[in-house]
Amino acid sequence: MKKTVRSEIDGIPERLRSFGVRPLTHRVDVYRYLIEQNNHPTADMIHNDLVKILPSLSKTTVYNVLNHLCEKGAVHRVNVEQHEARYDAMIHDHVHFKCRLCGKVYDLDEIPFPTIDPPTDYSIEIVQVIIGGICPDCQTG
Amino acid sequence: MKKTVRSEIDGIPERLRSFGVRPLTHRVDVYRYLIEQNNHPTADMIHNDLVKILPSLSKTTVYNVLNHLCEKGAVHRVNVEQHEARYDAMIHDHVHFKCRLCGKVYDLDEIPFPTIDPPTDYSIEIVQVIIGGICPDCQTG
DNA sequence: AATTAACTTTGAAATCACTACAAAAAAAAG
DNA sequence: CTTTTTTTTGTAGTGATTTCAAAGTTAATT
Repeated sequence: MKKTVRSEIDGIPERLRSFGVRPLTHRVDVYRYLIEQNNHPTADMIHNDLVKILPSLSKTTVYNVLNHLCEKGAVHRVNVEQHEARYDAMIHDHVHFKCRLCGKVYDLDEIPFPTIDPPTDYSIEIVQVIIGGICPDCQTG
Repeated sequence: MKKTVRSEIDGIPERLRSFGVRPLTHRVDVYRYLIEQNNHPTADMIHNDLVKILPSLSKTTVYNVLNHLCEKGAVHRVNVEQHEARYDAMIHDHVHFKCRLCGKVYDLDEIPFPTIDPPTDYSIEIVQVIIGGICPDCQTG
């Protein structure tokens, strides 16, 4: 009986290949983590969690993989704050909400993404919409 | 004849007071710089320019002043990139455009700011809209 | 004006995210 | 299976921002 590893059944390698990314093990691990957690983690959070399962994983590799995934367009970097980059595997246009109290970043998939029409002599590549405020969990009263 | 200093005629101290900011000299200097340049500078750019006129100005003071102005709402921090914070004294809602080639940040005052309606259990404090792309000056052809 | 209290400024040192680099390891090509 | 290319790793470096404590200013009170 043939041994089946997880990456063969969850389709992650194929998704990476569709972005022109060779599905090496650490790339698959980081990408799967981003998709499953859907948490907009920092590079540090990713490393902290994955190193428990992959003790040899270095932080440099996490940065390398994230930079590669961003270059290939498989992952987006979200600039919700000035010090730390956060990463998002949901690459369709959607509004981000950052809670000032708990710090969590939400995908607001349920509301429409605004249409922005800059003057024609500007050419758009990406549009980021980030709301800052208080999330439902942190409301008082 | 009474000596008149610049800050008495340009109304900067009053504008600062209206935000609950005591108009100390360095605060006035940094705030006036932001308003006059309207350039979305980094803390480093501000210090570099102002230290020519105010040789004793330390970089720490620039950071202190910027943090204070942001806390009081007189100035907004714009997160156009993950490494450096940029500062903007134009605090009305407007779209920002960051050119990938020359790095300049433009205020797109001429286009409408989108209306974003998050689910009612989220409370909005600020909305940032940042477009990435190529500016008119950097277009080829 | 003199005294005291509160706030600011300063510069050096520390912090923290991220990058550069070069050697070791792994994967792909021949 | 050998060679070439690509990845991984750890260490050391970089650069923006913060911390800290001493010195300097400003404001509040006699």
